[in-house]
Amino acid sequence: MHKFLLIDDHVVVRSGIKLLLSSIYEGCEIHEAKDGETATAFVKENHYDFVMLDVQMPNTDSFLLMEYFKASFPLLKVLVFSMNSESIYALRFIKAGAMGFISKEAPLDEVKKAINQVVNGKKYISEEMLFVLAEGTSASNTNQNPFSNLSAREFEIVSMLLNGKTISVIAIDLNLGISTVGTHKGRIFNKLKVANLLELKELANSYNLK
Amino acid sequence: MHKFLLIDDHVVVRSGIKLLLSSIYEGCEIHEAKDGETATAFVKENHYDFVMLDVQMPNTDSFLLMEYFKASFPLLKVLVFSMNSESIYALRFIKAGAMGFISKEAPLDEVKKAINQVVNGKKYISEEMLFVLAEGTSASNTNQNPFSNLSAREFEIVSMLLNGKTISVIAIDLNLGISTVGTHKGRIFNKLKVANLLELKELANSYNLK
DNA sequence: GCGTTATGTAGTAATTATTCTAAAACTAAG
DNA sequence: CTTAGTTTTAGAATAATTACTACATAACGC
Repeated sequence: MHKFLLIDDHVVVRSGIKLLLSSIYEGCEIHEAKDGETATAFVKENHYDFVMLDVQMPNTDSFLLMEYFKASFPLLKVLVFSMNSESIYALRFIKAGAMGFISKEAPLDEVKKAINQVVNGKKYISEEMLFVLAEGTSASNTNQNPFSNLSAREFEIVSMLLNGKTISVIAIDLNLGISTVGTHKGRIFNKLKVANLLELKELANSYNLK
Repeated sequence: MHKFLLIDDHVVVRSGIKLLLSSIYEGCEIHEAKDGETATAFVKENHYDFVMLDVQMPNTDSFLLMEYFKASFPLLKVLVFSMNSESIYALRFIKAGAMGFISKEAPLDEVKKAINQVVNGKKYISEEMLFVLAEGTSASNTNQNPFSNLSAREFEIVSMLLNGKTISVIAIDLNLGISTVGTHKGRIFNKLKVANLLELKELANSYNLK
């Protein structure tokens, strides 16, 4: 009989997944954890077919939890479940050893597919995800951290942008023309595939960049 | 027989609530809408015991939807459902005519209680909510949260800014002049004493605001 | 080495954002 | 019902940013 663990702080989300799992695996046993602490306690005491892990939980660093799972229970299969389809996170989790990454916005079929794959020991990566991965790993660029593809100047400017400086201020600070800084900024946004400052900030945060 | 409408973009959340509703009201009819457009179409064609509305949805301004409901279907009962327990939203939705406001983090009992109340035509407001309300109306504004000093419009615009929308996009979305939105933005920054978007985002994060 | 691609630099034009001012519209108090 | 304050709305002027182009170097692959 199958045995699963759901880690999510929202009751309704857990109920929803529970319903879904029950419909696929009749009579399966499902445990629920509302935070990392509860989750680790469960994992120590049980053997699960797989664990479904929500990215965003208060009082819990889900990435740390992921790393802990991999370190302590290398065979444990983890399917990561995210509120925001943001693929920024996905890459990190996959690299940290997750078996799959799926967005809560994904259609039901896709969620089912992901669950099936993971239960059968296969990795699951969505179409979009594959696309992003392909772009990221293509050619010489095997770089984990997108920020390391930036040139020195670009990196310098990124830090200043993250500190809230505007391009005109940066231009003065660095003794450059405004349009020069603008060009750099544009190229940075292209390289990092972000559309605005907030996305840049988020990306930076997810890589622990100040 | 009872008839409900769920408005939420996440399949699993809808499934969860559906499960919950079915368990309370056996044989009830439940419709699902993944965005505001679908929702309005449903509401025009059906009479619901109540509508469950998620606060955060892409491509949908749930507050606007709430106001539309109140304007076009004043008798429609709406229970607002939020990912973040932040009560800032709650107040606004209640004022806009929602029958209740509940967090997705709330224990199952509470969710059930809220649903029951609303189905029976009573308002539902949680304990914490009451507390906040009391503070908000008491004497001189002893308000803890700087965001609650914002006007309705300002708040609306803050949310959009936090979602990475630019002034001109917001202007189009809300059918306003660019300078109007600019004025609002300036006043928001003044009220919240922030100098740029990143600071705004940080402040918002520190108050657990989306 | 030689072609190709990445980097650092800007000018100019077009687009966007901000500020200042101020008029309606609305709200609450008296 | 009037008045004072607040909120919502923009026009016009100004300022800042972005997009496009361009060119000189530097680095890289073969």
